[in-house]
Amino acid sequence: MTITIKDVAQAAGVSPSTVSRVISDHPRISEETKNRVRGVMQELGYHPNLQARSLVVRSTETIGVVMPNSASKVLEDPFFPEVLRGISTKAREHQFGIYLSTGATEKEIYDEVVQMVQGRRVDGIILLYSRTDDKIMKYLLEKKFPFTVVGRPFENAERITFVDNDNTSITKQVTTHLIDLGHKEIAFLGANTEFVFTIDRLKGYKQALEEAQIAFNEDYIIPDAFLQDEQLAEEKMKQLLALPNRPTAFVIKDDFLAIQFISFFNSIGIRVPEDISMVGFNNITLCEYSHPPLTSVDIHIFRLGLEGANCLIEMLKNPDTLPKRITIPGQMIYRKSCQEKV
Amino acid sequence: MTITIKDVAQAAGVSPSTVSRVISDHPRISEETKNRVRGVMQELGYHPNLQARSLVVRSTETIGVVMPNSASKVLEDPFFPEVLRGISTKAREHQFGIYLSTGATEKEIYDEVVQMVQGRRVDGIILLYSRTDDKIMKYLLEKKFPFTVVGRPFENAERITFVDNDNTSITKQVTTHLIDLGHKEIAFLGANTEFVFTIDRLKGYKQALEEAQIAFNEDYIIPDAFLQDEQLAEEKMKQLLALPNRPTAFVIKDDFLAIQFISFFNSIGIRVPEDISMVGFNNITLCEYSHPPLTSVDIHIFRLGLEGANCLIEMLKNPDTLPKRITIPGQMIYRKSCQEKV
DNA sequence: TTGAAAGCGCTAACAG
DNA sequence: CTGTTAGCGCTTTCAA
Repeated sequence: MTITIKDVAQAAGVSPSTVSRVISDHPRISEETKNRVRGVMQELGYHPNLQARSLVVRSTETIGVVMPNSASKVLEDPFFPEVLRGISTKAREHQFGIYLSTGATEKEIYDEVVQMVQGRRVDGIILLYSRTDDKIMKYLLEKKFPFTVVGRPFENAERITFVDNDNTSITKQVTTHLIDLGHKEIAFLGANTEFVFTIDRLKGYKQALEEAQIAFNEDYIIPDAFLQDEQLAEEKMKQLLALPNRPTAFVIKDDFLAIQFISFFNSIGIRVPEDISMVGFNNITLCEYSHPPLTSVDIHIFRLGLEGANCLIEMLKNPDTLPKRITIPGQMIYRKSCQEKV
Repeated sequence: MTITIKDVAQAAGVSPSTVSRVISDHPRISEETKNRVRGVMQELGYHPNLQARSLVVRSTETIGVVMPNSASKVLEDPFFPEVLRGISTKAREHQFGIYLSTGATEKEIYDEVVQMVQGRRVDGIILLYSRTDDKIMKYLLEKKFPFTVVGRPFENAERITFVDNDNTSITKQVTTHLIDLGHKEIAFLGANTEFVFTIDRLKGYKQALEEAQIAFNEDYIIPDAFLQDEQLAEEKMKQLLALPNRPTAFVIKDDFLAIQFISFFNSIGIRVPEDISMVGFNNITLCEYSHPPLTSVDIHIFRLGLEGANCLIEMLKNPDTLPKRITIPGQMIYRKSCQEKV
């Protein structure tokens, strides 16, 4: 039925091994045989069975991409497609395929990763997130399976190759910018002790306050959990605004959320930036089109993915590659959502 | 090094085939042996090599997902992550993995699909788009390789299983809504004769005009090509607004674009909906937060993906499944971006 | 420069 | 209920 290397061999009057050598363009096969065999392959419509090949050469030429949670609304944030675009670009360049995790819960994802690894579905893995207590990372480390992470590993960073933004310093910069504009009551929306990037950002936020000798106020820190649901978020926001020293500036986890709040503020008669200054993260296209256009941090998501894939492929091609950290600089993009405190 | 079925067999004092049977929970193996073998597997940390398994059973339990163009900005539109979320959900339910295309050009994608198919990387394919002259679809059809498409195939629809919105009728409804509000000069932004969904929508648009006995005006149809670039888009828009009978209502390819235009209009002093009514497609979360909130069509992207995967898996499990069409109804979500023509 | 043979890790008749 | 045997389609020594 399906045509194999044997059929080609027979039709070309050579042995299967010769055909195999032609496929890999082995130097010690005469041009003549090569041409003949290639002709036959063409004629018969032969295409190698990569499965079988993988089994013997022990490599699949595919990389596994693990998302935090494929089933959640999280994916509405363009972070994911954009980072995937970066990964794709680099993978394609090296003829690697992409195998995607589908798990919804941490347990599911873990099981999937084990399948990818032990089932030899992939040669290496890219983790698209980093949490504080990550079993998957530990498993991969223990198995000595090649992987890179987009984000900063909470533990064992010296043994892991990862690509990350300078989340702490960029958030410090953002916060300082707000402080320089005269703001002292600065809220931080979307704190989450589970994900490392948030921890880093919160640290930068605190550093900026400290340097400016502004007291840290726990009330100004709004956990992510309160912001998932629209109702809850608006409720929480009202509480925040009802505070005696209500914040006049917001540092917000991502642009998506920021844009939602801008709209909410518009609807309840609070003006941005006159009453409240805001800055988001990710610099999505829509920042430019919000009302007012949103000041944001470009974290170069595409490059994050590109470099993540690049490092992994490097490791795959040369197993001796040492762990390293690549830092993609973030960049504030000034638009119209911040102004001096009046 | 890596532990195989043989090692387990030896350690458990049974034959490899018995171990294999235990893995697949074969009914004719005694509970006792099963338990013993399982114990050994646990102990040794055995995990089956799916690669080898695939080779003999001729199935990979993975589905290939083909995107129009992984490298383009297209992906900023949340369509892609959302449809993928639907696919993931169904795939996971049936323990299928996902293999993603990475190609940037049509040729690259074609080659990749051939690799997936002939290289036995996947059991079936989901096409996330449908274009008028699609070589990939033809190839798949010719190879009799299982696939489904999200969208309506331009040709051979009777031989293909696909899941689609009722793009024609929903766009007719949208347009009629605008007509009912008194609009006669209605523009259609984002026409593209390459993609079938746009063709269908344009058809619905025309039907509505015809029924209302409004003459079709070519000037009101703006091809997608003009809208990719921001500069170009705004240029084109100005031309459109400079027309003697300038349009008072817009039907817009997707919400993303619509939100951009709302912002543009705000910036040049055109009011939505007072001066211009707009309706978009996809009903992304941000519709609610645009200014004004955008009337849109919910095309149920998640379900599109879910059903696409469902049909494919069905075909995979039962090869005799006949081709069918599944229609996911679209739904207008009325917000504040349309009003009666004054 | 090429062929023969062994084997990657697993499954599936066919026996027993 | 379980073992033996023969492959799946390919690569890779080892010989020639």
